[in-house]
Amino acid sequence: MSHPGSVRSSPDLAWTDVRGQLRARGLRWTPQRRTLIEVLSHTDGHVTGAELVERCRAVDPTTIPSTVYRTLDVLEELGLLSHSHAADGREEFHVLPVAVHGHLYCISCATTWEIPAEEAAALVSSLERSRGFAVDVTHLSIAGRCAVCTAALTAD
Amino acid sequence: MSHPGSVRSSPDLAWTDVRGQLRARGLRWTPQRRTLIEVLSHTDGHVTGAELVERCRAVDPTTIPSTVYRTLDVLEELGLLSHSHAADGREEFHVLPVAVHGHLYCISCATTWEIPAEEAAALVSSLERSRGFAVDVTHLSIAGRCAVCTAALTAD
DNA sequence: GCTCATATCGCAACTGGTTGCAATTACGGC
DNA sequence: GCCGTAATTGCAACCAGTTGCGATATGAGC
Repeated sequence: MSHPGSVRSSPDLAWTDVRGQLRARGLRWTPQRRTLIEVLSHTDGHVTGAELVERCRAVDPTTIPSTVYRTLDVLEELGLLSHSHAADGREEFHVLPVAVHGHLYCISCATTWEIPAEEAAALVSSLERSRGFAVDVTHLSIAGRCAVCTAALTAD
Repeated sequence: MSHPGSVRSSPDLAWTDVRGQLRARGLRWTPQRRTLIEVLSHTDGHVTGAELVERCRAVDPTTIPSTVYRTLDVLEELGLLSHSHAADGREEFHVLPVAVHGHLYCISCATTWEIPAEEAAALVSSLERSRGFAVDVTHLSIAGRCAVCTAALTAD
């Protein structure tokens, strides 16, 4: 977030050689993928799938949703982004590399917070210990009621 | 699971007075709701919304999806069931009263497990302490890789 | 048992996302 | 620079679920 505006002017970090990463796996560099990368490189934080489709359409009006979603799958496989589901089950994409994190959703005021990996460590390690289950923290979404809403509830 | 078949013959527990609970809130008892209660009372564990719609249609072919989903919302408000989202974001309903629990999904083999509330306690209490956030355990879904799949991965 | 307010229903359109398939096109080899 | 093949696209149909609204019907009051 170095610029105040919502769009940054220069492509970022990993986005510089997506083409190479694709080619290395025998995958292809297409105008449609270029459009999505363009959009993603100017995106901070979280976006829903639908939002990405819309932003792609702003760049190229001929954008087709299924192509965007399929490309998102590919990019996720390459490790360039990850997705989780908001409290209502809708997809939410996270552009990487950012610190690995999960999410907290307040069912009352709909605010969301990020949970840094170390804050989820208690959960992660206890499931690891008891079940050998390796939690995917980036996909972790926790719903509940935030402190403010809980207070408001008991105050009434 | 007292019977080998998938359908139990007698209505269960809380389902005996749904009508009363509805009426107490000024809500109504309709044939469509009767159908859904009928289906739910013969259901153990987890079901997706689509599955419930289909089962209702088996009882009454005129069943309309939106009616089912709206009734599910009502029943959830009454505390008779809860829902969470599977790893793919689809709805999953849990018939109550059962022990409060969350879910674990293996992204590799798609197996799911229940997490009893006490196993999530570490997470719940740490978020409670650090943020005053009251976790909704029934809505909790955790994705990751199970012990078996993790082992298989490292074995190769 | 009739009436009336309003909860609920049925329907149709829509949202977000997925899938199968035929047509297109990127790109490695020549 | 052309060729062939396999990845990718566009399209259209579909799945799961939601929403707005006019029509219907529950059930409380009389």
